[in-house]
Amino acid sequence: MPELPEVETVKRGLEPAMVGKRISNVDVNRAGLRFPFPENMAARLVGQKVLGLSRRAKYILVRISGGDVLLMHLGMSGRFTVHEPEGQKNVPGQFYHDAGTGKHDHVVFHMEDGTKIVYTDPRRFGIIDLFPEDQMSDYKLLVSLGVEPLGNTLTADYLNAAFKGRKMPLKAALLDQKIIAGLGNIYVCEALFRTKLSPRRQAASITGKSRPTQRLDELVRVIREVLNEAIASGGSSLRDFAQSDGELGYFQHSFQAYGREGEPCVAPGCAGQIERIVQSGRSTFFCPHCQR
DNA sequence: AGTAGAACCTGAGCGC
DNA sequence: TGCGCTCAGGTTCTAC
Repeated sequence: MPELPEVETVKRGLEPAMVGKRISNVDVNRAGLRFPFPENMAARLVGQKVLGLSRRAKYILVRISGGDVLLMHLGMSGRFTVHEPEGQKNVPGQFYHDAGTGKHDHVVFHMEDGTKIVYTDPRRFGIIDLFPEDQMSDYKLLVSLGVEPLGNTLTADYLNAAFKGRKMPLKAALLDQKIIAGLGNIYVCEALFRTKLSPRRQAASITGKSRPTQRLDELVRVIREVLNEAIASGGSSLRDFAQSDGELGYFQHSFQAYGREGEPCVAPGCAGQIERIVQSGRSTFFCPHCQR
């Protein structure tokens, strides 16, 4: 999927198109995505006003009048595009009247001002759900998520406790959404590369007895740094990701390890080469020479 | 307890 | 032009 920086970018792109406006219609073009859509989804949304958008891990949460929350997850290939009526800013190369009619355009939100917000998702691993706001703390998809990597709850002390005694590879521990919620494959690879930590070492190996090790301090700092840099450049844009207005992000040009199998390591003074290995079914890109 | 693998899907890219 | 194979940003479930 789009990872956290992409989701944050999408959220920011959707905000001006949705907040403060009423939903005038919703086209639901199939029965569901990863899960079936909730009963009467369109009926529960039509006529409601969008109060605000937020993000939790890789979920976009839309608070609407009437007390419901619309939850959206982009899966691996989900994308939102915003299409304004003729004469206004629009998606390049696409006519307004065609927006939302594509093969993989599964849900279209029509706002009262004529703006269409189209959810497109070829692989259909995405999620769109609706639940009462007062059930937020029990909601199944959010309840077991770990800390936000950009929030102040991600600290070296927290990771020290979470990783203590864990024999799983560091890569797998960082991808575990129950520990840190929102880190994905790309940014884990990049953070480990920048900290020169091997993705294969045991998670527990960078913990300290009572206080976090210096390497763990550094890792926490770098996780934030990588994510913030990616958000600042509008997220990454691989095959399936576009910003909500169709613009592309630029951070993919900054990957130092991800997708660079066989290329020389860019770490100063390192003569190594980036390798690709598979860990728990996912590709890991790293430099075995300098990442220890 | 931890981990590997499969499952959910489609499309892009490559070698032949 | 096309076939068959591998790969892809995520998450959850089952099986060892």
